[in-house]
Amino acid sequence: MPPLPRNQDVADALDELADVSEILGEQGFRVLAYRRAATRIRETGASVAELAQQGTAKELPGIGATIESKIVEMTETGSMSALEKRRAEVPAEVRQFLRLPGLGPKTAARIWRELGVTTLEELRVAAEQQRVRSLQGLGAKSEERILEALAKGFGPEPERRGLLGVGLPVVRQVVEELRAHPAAVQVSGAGSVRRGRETFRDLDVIATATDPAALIGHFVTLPWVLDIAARGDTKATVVTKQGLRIDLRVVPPEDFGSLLQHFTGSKDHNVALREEAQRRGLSISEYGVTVVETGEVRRFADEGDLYRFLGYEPIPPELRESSGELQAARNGSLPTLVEVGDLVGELHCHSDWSSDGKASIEEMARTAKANGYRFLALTDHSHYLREGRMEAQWQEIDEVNARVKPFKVLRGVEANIRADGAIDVADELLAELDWVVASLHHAFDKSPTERILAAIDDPRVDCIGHLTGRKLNRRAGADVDIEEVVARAVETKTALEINSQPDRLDMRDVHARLAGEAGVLVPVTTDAHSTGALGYRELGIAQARRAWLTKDQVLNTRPWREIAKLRS
DNA sequence: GCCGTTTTCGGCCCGACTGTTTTCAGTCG
Repeated sequence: MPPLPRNQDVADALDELADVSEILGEQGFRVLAYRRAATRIRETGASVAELAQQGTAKELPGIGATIESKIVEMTETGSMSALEKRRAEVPAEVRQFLRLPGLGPKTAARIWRELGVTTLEELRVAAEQQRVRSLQGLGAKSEERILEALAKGFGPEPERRGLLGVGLPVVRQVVEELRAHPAAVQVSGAGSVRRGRETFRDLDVIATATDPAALIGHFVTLPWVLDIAARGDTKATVVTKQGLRIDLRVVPPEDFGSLLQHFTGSKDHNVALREEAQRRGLSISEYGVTVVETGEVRRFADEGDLYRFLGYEPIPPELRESSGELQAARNGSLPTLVEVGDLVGELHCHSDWSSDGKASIEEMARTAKANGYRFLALTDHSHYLREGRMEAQWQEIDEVNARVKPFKVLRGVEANIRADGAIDVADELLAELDWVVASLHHAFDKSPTERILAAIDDPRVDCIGHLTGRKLNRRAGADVDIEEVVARAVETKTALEINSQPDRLDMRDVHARLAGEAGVLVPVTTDAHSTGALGYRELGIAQARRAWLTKDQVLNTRPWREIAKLRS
């Protein structure tokens, strides 16, 4: 039996099946169903292959008996015959045509079938020889666009997305600048950044104004604007000197709620919302809700009013991913999500005792205290604390504690999980520590699940740090069996953190949700190596909210004496 | 292919933009 396919593998197969089916001109709604199933699978924390084998994958919305059987087939044989069959019909590179901007499945199919073009190189030659324009509906502009895209080259790399930690401050700054303008009435960030998603493609800002043209004029002349990509009466797009795209939409005050809802997304959330409304004879767009029968249009200045009108509790942006939030909002069973202000302590951070640390223990402690925290577990890397240095650090911690009372610095460590699963700190030292984080730092491909389970089983380990070791845009995480790890963590009362580093945010949202539902207490930590990095907690909190976590499910919302009691 | 407080059959979000066209299909978000 082949190894169990990961959710990513299953989703990729379904997406490819959708692509080739579409090029072959199969029924659009079936293609849509494949894509929806792929998205659902990517956003599922549990192993869909396992669910399919148990016959319960079809309980996931968008997955029925047919797709479940395809997943079972892939689990048992390593491939899907429906996909293999179509792969044999569509030349491999024709699928790549879809990645060219403005080129969809219909056009790709015609280029292949009517021109006999089967590779990107042949497509380039055909466009140069002006043969593409011989197709009905395509002209010189189309050829130009194709050549331009091909010349730019698009490698196998998926597009890089910006990090939330980069986008969030930019959106805040833009919103602040626009609010300060006399023409502005209401201004808000929208889009995936408002949903707290870990990465973004572009940044969205919406506004109402007494003089929209004046506000847009101000927007496009902000000092960090490099280029104006589009500029009209109600919207503009600029590119910043950092290379970020920012969209601004300006609407009348009475439509602010509808527009904010529309541009916050997600797309899937909006589609699901509109489908439910449609069944009740309502049509939703960014301009309001139309009662289809009468043609009457309801407009909403307030986003919450829009949700309430449709029969839902207002849904926090972080939950708008079409993963159960509509049903919960209808039943009135939305969770009360954890907030930044609920955090009272730090459980993973570093000082200059680690060579990559920038601040002293006292500086870290004083900054945490100024942020409203009451304790901080100092968890410097174990390999900088060898040969008596750990004992020396404890002495400094004692001295700092005397000066920062009643704030408390705790003796901690971030231990390394060795390739054999052992923790690289001596037993007699571990016994003296208040808080032990264990993390993978190398050999990510060497039995990561087994090593993490070994660390969890070690009674002196309190928390697993950055579970998969992923670095956004740089490396995928280790292939960790999340469900097994979560189950063992529940058994042993071991914590699994959400690491707030902008390029980690590890555990990811759906895994943290799985952990929370299973009963794991999840600390939101910063892994700060400087005083400023303690501010990353807002990123981790966004991730925790996306994982549906409440204050009770986040460990470091509790005072240290309670946490100390829980570790045993 | 999925799904159901109108439906187990007959639907499937909505609007803007683009390039190509004289009314629209395809693509995108």
